[in-house]
Amino acid sequence: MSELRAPRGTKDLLPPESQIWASIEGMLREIYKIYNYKEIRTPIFEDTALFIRGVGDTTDIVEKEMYTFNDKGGRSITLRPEGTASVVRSYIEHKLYGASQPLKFFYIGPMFRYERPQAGRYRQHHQTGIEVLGGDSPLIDAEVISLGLEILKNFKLTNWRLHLNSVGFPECRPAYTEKLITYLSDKSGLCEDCQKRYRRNPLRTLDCKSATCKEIIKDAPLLTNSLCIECHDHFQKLQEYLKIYGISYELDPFLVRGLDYYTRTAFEIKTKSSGSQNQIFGGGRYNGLAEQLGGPKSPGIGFGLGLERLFLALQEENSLEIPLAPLDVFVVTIGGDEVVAKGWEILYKLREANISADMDLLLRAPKGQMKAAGRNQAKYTVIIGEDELRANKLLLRDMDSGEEYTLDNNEIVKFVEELERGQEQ
RNA sequence: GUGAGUGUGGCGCAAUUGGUUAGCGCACCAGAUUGUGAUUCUGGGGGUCGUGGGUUCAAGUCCCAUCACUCACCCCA
Repeated sequence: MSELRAPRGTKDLLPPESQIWASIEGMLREIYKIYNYKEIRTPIFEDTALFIRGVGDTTDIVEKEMYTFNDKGGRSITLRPEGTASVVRSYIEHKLYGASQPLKFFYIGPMFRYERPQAGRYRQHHQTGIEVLGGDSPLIDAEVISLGLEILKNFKLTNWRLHLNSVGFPECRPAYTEKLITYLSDKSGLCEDCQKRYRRNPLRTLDCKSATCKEIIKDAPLLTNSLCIECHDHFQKLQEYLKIYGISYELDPFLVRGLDYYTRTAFEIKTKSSGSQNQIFGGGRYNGLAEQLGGPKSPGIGFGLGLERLFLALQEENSLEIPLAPLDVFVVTIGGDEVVAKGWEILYKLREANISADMDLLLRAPKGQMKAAGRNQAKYTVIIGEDELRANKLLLRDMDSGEEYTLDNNEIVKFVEELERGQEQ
């Protein structure tokens, strides 16, 4: 084995798997079109400062998971660990807040995090996501969530749960944080991590997985009870809108997301699949982010959906349809240079007529060419030998039935087209 | 960053308590079928057993290190 391999935590995408990915992306684009979301493509790397300021410097992503390096100009560059910060940066940079609001974007692309790989977790993974900027209406929150669920529905994924919470605003959250700190201050037995969180980012103690912390947190005051009237109202309306779409959800007062920019709505979708990385997508509202990045105050909300995890969940539910990529025609030549040249010419004509076609480029013996036709799942082979060449004829073989037809040279394109049409009906 | 497991031809596996030319299936190539595939039969190519060191008369098999993969913790998509 060569010592040169794909870097740890990355993966080559080979056929036929790559075809499945292409079809997944195609389906996503269709859904986005129906919901009137437009694609945004931002750079895969950004100034490191963007993520430190955007994602938050006490988050795990920034503290230990970023791919950061200096470029030759001495700039600190980071491969994007998530999608939102870049989109908001772009929104500010191009002064899109001046356009008709809200703006509805989607993206599909790779993200990078330096972590130990495991099932459903890679150093380069792929996300699709949406961001809606320039609006604070709970109707937007409802659309974002319903669009996410629409994706799962389209892929016929059924085994999941929506967790929903509101984490309030920088205006009403401090009051709650106070209460939480007071509550926790006389509790002992918090895990090591939570001791730190307690000081730096108390909310994060809420979703700690350690059993003892869970036990302590269970009776903690609830954030949802401390929301200001506006946040409370926003949260209620969102739930009403979700109900109209028949979306069922689970209120999860301990759901706080690991990124600092969230305000009000926060949500996660967890699949019930076996692996431990079962959070397939998550997101929330980030009304303070644009301002934090130096732009005007502009509300926004979005989600990120992990494509590798979607893929895993689909595999577990067995609802992955492998798109067949059969070839219409494979050209087989039996003879010398002249026959090969003729086959080469026929191949061109077929392709010009948008018929998918190939031939054996290794100039193998006829038997080898037929084998190659079989491997390529060719529906038909066009066989040309010395006899056909002399008579200006071709032999068309149906690879399923074994039937063969003798055709005039110039009949072939029309004949294949008719056969194709016949099959579709 | 922490812990556990695994590492043999392209893929999936095997090799008795360390014992002599490391096997099998699939795949690949060729022939049977000198103008034709997916079946069948026959034959063939391909492995310094992840890498480096050590123990031993002898190591795929034991020990150490290292790398990679897998799974889990942490966290996230």
